[in-house]
Amino acid sequence: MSDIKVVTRFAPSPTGFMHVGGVRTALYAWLLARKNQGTFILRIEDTDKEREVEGSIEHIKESLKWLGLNWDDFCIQSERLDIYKKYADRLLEKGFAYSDGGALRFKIIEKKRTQWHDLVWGDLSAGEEALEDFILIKSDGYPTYNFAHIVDDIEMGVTHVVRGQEFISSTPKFLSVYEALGITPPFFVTTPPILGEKGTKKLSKRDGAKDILDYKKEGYLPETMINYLAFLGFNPGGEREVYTPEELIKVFDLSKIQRSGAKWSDDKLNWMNKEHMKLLPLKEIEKNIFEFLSEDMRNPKLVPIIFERISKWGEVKDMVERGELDFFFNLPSVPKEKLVYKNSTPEKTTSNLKLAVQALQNIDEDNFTAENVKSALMLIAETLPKRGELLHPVRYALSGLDNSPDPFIIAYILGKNETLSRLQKAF
RNA sequence: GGCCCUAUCGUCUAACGGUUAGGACAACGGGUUUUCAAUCCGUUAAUCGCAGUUCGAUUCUGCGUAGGGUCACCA
Repeated sequence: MSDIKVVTRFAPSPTGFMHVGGVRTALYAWLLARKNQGTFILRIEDTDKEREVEGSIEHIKESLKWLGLNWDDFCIQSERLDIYKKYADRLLEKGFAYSDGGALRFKIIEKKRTQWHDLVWGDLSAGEEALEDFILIKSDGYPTYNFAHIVDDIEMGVTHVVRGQEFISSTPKFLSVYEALGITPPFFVTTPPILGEKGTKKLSKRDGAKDILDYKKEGYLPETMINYLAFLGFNPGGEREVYTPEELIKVFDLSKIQRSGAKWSDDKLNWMNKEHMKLLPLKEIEKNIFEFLSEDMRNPKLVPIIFERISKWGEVKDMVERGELDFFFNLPSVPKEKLVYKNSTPEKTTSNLKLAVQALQNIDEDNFTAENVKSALMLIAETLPKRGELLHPVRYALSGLDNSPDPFIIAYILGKNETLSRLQKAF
């Protein structure tokens, strides 16, 4: 493998959006090409004009671009009909094809058992019943997949055919075409299926498989999708699981691709996304979070408390919708009884709040950081039977929420004036 | 149904015939804490079944079972 130039391709038909199964096939082909400094081709297989969906090609390109799966060459099968014709004529001349009701059919000369090797599945074989005369060129003039992909792979010098396991059964047919043409077939790299989260069925569009670009909309990182998808059916060994695309290229190894189907797990995907989010520089994190916030909410001070509560950018929107950030922008309503910590009393609560105000007044506006607020408040809190007798009312007075970030960071975000104002309103 | 293929914790997986069968996600419990989040520590949990080969099988073989793929003028 080291002495040949590796050429791989991703060959989708433009029948709609790309889902994760297609993406992973593309990913493995891309990884293989990049690992070997080879070529990765994007080829649109649009020979079924009935099933074609307008806009699919752009959609596929956009998906691959988002994921960073850059291609070196691009072609569309419907623009290459003369080439298929040329190959068809050759088969016709040699007696390997015949006309049949306006179509051109491949003629199986010898029905025999077929054996071949797959780089993932090892040695495979199929009985002679797998071979039957099949259509090369349809009566509408377009070639079938069975024929067109072989011609293209030959013409483009594809060395490794990476595709899903649904093609294993027809491989004997493909091999007989190669044989008729007198051409050595490429290496076959067959990928395992991805199964739906609930059932055991192969993940399909009908089965609820999502458009890969939906994951973009929800705020997943492309490197997460690459990492997760690569590991759904592949594992380089070792215990590490978080890899950047570049690192993945280094450790990718065909022989370590799984053969059995793997179930999709949103839980693991979310965990992995958070891991990749943590790898990002703060600036980048801020930018992504702000995209889901209205302009008036884009306060950099808010970024840390939001970041630790999300596992994908889209959850920023959820936080906003649940009103979890409201108190930073609007005065919360604070029922007096909610201020009281556990077994404490309203009287103690009020006096503690007054102590807090006194302590915070002594901090300069310029030094009103979460750390300074914390040390000032802790000084008082430590003198009480329970720290909560001070910290809870302060937190509640500032947020008006049962669950919120800690009082120190809230005070810092609100600033000295607003903090003091809210505390004073509470007693 | 015929043909082809697959089979390790609930899930993703590791273990060139010899390991207390490892890791991660999830779940559960605990530490830290004023609540949530984050974080740290820990616990449960698997070799589909039956034979065979072998001193020894997760690993090799056969059968069964379960699951997947495919049997188009779709890809």
